[in-house]
Amino acid sequence: MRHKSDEKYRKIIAAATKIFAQKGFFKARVSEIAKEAGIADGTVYIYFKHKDDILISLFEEKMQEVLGNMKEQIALETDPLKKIERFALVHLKLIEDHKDIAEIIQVELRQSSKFMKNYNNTKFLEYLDLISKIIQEGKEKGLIRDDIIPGIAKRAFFGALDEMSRFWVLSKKPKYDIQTASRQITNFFIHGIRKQET
Amino acid sequence: MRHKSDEKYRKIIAAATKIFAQKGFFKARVSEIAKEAGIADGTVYIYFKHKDDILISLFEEKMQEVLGNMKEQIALETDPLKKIERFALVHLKLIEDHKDIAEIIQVELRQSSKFMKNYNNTKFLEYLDLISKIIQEGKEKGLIRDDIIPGIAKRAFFGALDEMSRFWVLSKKPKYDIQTASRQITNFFIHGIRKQET
DNA sequence: CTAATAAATGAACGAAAATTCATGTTAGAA
DNA sequence: TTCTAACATGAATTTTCGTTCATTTATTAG
Repeated sequence: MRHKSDEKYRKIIAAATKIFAQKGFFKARVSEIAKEAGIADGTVYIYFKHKDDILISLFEEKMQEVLGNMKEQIALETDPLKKIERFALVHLKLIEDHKDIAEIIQVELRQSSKFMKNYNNTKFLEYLDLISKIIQEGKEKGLIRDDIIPGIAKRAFFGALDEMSRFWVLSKKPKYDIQTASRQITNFFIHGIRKQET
Repeated sequence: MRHKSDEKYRKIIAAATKIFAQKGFFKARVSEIAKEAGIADGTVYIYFKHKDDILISLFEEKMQEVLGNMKEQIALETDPLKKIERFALVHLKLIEDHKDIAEIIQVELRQSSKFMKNYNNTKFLEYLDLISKIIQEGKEKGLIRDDIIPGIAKRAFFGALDEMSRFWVLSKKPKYDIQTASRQITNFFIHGIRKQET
């Protein structure tokens, strides 16, 4: 490429993130995204095949980032129970720092199955599997009860965090801070799955 | 009303439930709903002001039903911990028996804030509060730890159940049955919040 | 049976957006 | 400097529905 720099591509993704978060995919207008990105409507179609393509790319990019970040953070801990604790904290922190990403993940995660029949959300599944791997590890080390099913536990844990963030995304003045929420959720999740009770 | 029977209204709601669940609100066509209901396009507008109105009415009706049913079921138990257990079971059973309702709640719950600025989802909040009331009751009876915050716990618990049902709604061949999922989730939730550990 | 009213119809309308494309602009090669 | 391919533009085109409304059909009262 001579130009067709990454720059415009990035700008469009950034603009779309903002607009999608603000109005949701269907109510977002391509022209509005273009305007936000400071380019002409037609330019969008040089970088993306169609509107859907913007969302898919955006989602892919963000999840990549989130996933990579989470992996790094988890690797800092050795104790599986500590890893779980950190997962919660990092996840909720992400939500707090990037409400726009959170909103898109929240909504689009639920919709993707409907408007993109054959979009297999690999990245998200990988994210979820970080949790089940930790649980598996904990079981092997004898820290987590044998009867805990990782496939269910990962969903329960993620679901708890996700519902909490939905609440944040929707309310302007969050009632609870991350630390508190994160601690509570981790706390009863860990109490619920671990072997020895205090 | 002379005629303008409830019948057509019901038919439209039923049709919309099916179509919305299938394609999501935005991709659903009014003409398609009409066709599914076996009536003319225009007839829809005799019973509903506009497309949004169909969704809101539908949501309201379904939540009413779900809420009423849940209240009844919970009332059958006296022990707060048992109530929690039953909540999980009833909720997941509902999802299993009415996938279409589940799909609509799943998606629309997340979207409502975006496409209906001033639609206060009272019914849903009431549903959530059933959980926090149980937790409160448990705390008063000394069954649940004092440091548990009902406002967070209710979301964590609901989130866990909700994420589990999302999984069901999306996958054709559920890996786990309700009983198992319900038991697991309840189990580590209860372990996580109660006072005396076994 | 007839009129009067209500309900239902579906073709047609029009507004809203997604996408296209003829034209203009730019950046680098020669 | 000139040439040209890649890029960018945004007005025009096309498509896609939600919604309307003139007309037809059904219902009930007198």
